Amino acid sequence: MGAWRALLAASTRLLSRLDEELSRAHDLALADYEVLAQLSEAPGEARRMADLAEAVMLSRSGLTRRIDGLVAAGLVVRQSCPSDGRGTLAVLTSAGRRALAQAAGTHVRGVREHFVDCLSPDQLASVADALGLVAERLARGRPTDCRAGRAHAPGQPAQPGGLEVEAAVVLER
Amino acid sequence: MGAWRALLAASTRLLSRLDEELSRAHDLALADYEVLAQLSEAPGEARRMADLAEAVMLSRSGLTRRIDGLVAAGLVVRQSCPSDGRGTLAVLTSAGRRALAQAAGTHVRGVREHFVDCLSPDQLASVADALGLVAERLARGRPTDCRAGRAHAPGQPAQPGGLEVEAAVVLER
DNA sequence: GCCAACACATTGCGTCTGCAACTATTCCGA
DNA sequence: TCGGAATAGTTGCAGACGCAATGTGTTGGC
Repeated sequence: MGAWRALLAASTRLLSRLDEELSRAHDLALADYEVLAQLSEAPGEARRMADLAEAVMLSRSGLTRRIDGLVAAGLVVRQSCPSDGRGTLAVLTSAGRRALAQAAGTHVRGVREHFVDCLSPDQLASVADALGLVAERLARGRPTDCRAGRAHAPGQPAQPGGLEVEAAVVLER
Repeated sequence: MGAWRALLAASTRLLSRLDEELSRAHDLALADYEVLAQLSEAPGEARRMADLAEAVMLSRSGLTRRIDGLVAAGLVVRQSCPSDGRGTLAVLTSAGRRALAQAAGTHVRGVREHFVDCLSPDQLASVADALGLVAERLARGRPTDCRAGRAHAPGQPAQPGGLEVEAAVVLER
């Protein structure tokens, strides 16, 4: 349970810090950066909207609006998909490539400073392995309708540690 | 850099999954749960707004509105702070305690299922250590005005791996 | 070939969040 | 003791996001 709290705290704070640094230095949101980075790694620097949404972990509507912004900024263009008339491709422009190249320095430096440099190489590898596993399992596991929610016996009135840790103890095998 | 992506993916997916399960089973947002859990662990089941905001990683205005919701739901009451007329205490009600007790089962089970059970005890401990360190460093490090952003030399036109990884290589010592 | 089921992307709407501005209260130096 | 600076919490406003509904295009059974 402590590990979960550490994960929550580290990711939340890291996210807001990196976003702040990137926004301040290059007027580019971290989410925009992620989109540009995904495009730059794709063959032809182009990806289908749905693929891209999955890759950057946004809903389709969320990606639509984010691409709107990048198109307005001239960093991306939309292009209808040749092989499927329903599809739309998001394609990196040369301005987008330049913007990413500039921002990448700040971003990579931030990740190194606030994350990588705090850890030993062993720790880093272990974290990458472990969280990669967790992420993959969650990506596969489809939204089960999992509507559980059994209540548990009353227990002590309150106070001795908080109800969450109490519940954790109860569930402890 | 892979570790950072794994962290991002794992935290994002874990967050949305746990929130969905909790909302579905108990009609309670994960953020609300975090607030209730913090209160239940506090002496007197009460905390100052600013403290609580820091603990649950929300802005003060964000917490104000979230407490508004919890007060409307009868799970929390506001109480003016006896020792400081400016302050406000958020205090758990008995209904809040009950709601937390019910939700805790679902939440703890979800954390175990989607996170803890994917990992060996060693991995879990290592992740907790490492991310605890990262989170603590970020919590201390005040918002440095860190307005860096040096551009780097052009390099190859594009394509060979994406611009982000290219930048990572450039910064590699 | 044709129509129904399906898939892709977008838009309307509601919710959540943070920043900046504001009010109320406390603290501290003259 | 008094007045300005700092702090606590709330509110106006704008931006980001997801869900559900919509329009458009595709595919498979007949």
